[in-house]
Amino acid sequence: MSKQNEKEKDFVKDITKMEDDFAQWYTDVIKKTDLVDYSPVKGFMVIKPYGYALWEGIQAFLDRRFKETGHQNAYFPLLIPESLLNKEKEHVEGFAPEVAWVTHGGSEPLAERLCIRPTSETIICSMYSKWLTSYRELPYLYNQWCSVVRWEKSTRPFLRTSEFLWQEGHTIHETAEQAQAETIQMLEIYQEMAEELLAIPMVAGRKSDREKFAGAEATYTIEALMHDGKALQSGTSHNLAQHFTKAFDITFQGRTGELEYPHQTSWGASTRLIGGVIMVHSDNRGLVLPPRLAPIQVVIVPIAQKKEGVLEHANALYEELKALGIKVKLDDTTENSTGWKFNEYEMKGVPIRIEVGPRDIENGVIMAARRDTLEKSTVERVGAGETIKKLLDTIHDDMLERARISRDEKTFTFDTYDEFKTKMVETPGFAKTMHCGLDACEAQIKADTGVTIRCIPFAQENLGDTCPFCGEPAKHMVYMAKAY
RNA sequence: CGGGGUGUAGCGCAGUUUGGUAGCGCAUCUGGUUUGGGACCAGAGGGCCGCGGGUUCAAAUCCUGCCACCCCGACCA
Repeated sequence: MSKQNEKEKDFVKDITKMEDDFAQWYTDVIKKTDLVDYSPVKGFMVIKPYGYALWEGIQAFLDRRFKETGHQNAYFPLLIPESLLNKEKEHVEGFAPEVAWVTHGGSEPLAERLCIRPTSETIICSMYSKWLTSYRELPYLYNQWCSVVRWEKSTRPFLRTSEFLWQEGHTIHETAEQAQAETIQMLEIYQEMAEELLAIPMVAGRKSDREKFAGAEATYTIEALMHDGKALQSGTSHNLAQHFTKAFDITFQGRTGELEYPHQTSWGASTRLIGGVIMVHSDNRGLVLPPRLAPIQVVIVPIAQKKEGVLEHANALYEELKALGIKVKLDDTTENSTGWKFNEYEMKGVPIRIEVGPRDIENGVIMAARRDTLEKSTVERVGAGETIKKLLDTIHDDMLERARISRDEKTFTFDTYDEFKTKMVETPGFAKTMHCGLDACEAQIKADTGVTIRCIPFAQENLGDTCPFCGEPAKHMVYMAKAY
C-alpha cells in the first residue's frame, strides 16, 4: 500500500473553524450536513433523514442489547394527570418548572390539567401498581422508545431541545440487590454502546446527591469529554429504591406472605448522544462519523465515468462491498463534479471514499481515502472487499483511541483551588480530584466557577487525604468539569 | 431570567448612517462544453425587505410597539 497525504486545506469555507468559535462550528456542522433543521416552535427541531439515521443506529444497538438482557418494549401514554406527577415529592419539585401542560380538550377546559411527559416514572408506576400482585410476576423489565418534553429556556439541536427522542427503561424487582444489579448492568450497556458503536470513551460512576435524578436513591452516569473541554452526560441509570413504589403504593405478596414494595430502576439515553458524536470526532471539514454508526460507510466515486468500463467496475465493486454487509453508496450522478463530491462526502463524515478511474482499472487497484486521517492509499482490486472491511474496523479503533488520548490530555490534577480555577479557564477539561463529599462545598464550587462534579468514578484512586476546595477530610475521588 | 447580536429571494449576505426603480454570491431552471479535489459559457425564473402602528409626496431606510431566532451566562438529559 502506498500512501499519500492530501491536506492542502484542513477546513472548508462553509464551516466556522472550531478554534475560532466552537458553538458556531457545531451549529454550522449540523446545519451544513443536513442533520437537522429548526422548526416553527422554538426548541423543537426537525431531525432530517441523515440525522435520524444516526439515531436509528443507536436504537438498533441498544434495542438488541436490551432484548438480550431480557427486556421488552411497551408504550405508555404521552399525557400524565397532574395528580400522578405530584405523588413523589422530590420528583415533582425537580420537573415541575419545565413541564408543558395540556389544559383544554377542544374548546372545553379540562377538569384536571395533563402534563406532557417529561419522563414516565409516574405514569408507569400508576400502571405497575394496578398490575402487580405477586413476587412470581417479578421482575418487570420494560422499556419504551418515545419522546419527552421539557420546556427549556435555552436550546441547541441534539444537546438540549424542548422535545427529545430517547428510550426509558423502567424495571421493578423483588430485592434491593436485584435492582442495584440491574442499574449497573444497564449503565454498562450504555458504556459498551458508546465505545463499540460511537467510539467515544466514557468515564463511568455515580452522581453526587446534588446531581442525581429527582426521586432517585442513586444515579449512575457515563460522562464523555468534548473537543472544547466540556463534559456531556451521555446515559444515566437510576436506582430508585422504593421511593416511587411506596409513593404509588405498588405492592406484591412476597415469599413469606407479607405485602412488600418492589425495588425499582429507570435508565435512559437520548438523541443527545448524537451531539456527543459530533463534538468528540468531527473537525473543521465537517462530520467524522464512527464507521459502525455511519449511515453510509463507504462511498464510491467513479472518475471520468463516461469512459468505457468505469461504471461497470464501480458497480462490480459496489455489489462486492454490499454482499459483505457494508453500507455502501455509489455516486454515479453527473450533476456535480468529482471535486464537489469529494468535499460533500467528507463534510458528511463518510468514513471511506473509494475512487475508481481509468488509471486504477488499468493498474488493477482502487484508491481508498480515510475521512478520519484524510490519508489516501492504493488498494489491490483483488480482495478489496475484505481490505475495506478491515479498514472500517481500524478506523473505529483509531477514532476511539484518539478520543481517549484527547480526553486524557484534557484531564488534569491540581493542588489548590486557585490552580483549579486557572486550569479550568486556560485548559478546560476533566479535573480529577479528591472531594470531601459535602454538599455545601460542591454548591460553593458551582457558584464560584460553574464547574460541577460529573461523577464519582467506579475506578477510584487515592490522590490525597484532604479536599483541596475546603480542607475537610477527603471522602472520594471525583471528576469535575463544566457540562453541557 | 440577565447580557450581546440578527431578521431583505431557497441559503448566505450588501443596501439602512444621508428616505427616491430591490441588489450580490451560491442554489434552482434551459441549452451546450466539462469531470483524478468545491467546473465553464450563454440565457431565465424567483421578494408582504419579521409583524403592527406612525411621520412623509415617497419608507428596507426615520420614529414607535411587538414578535421570532442565534450566541454567551444562570438552571436542566
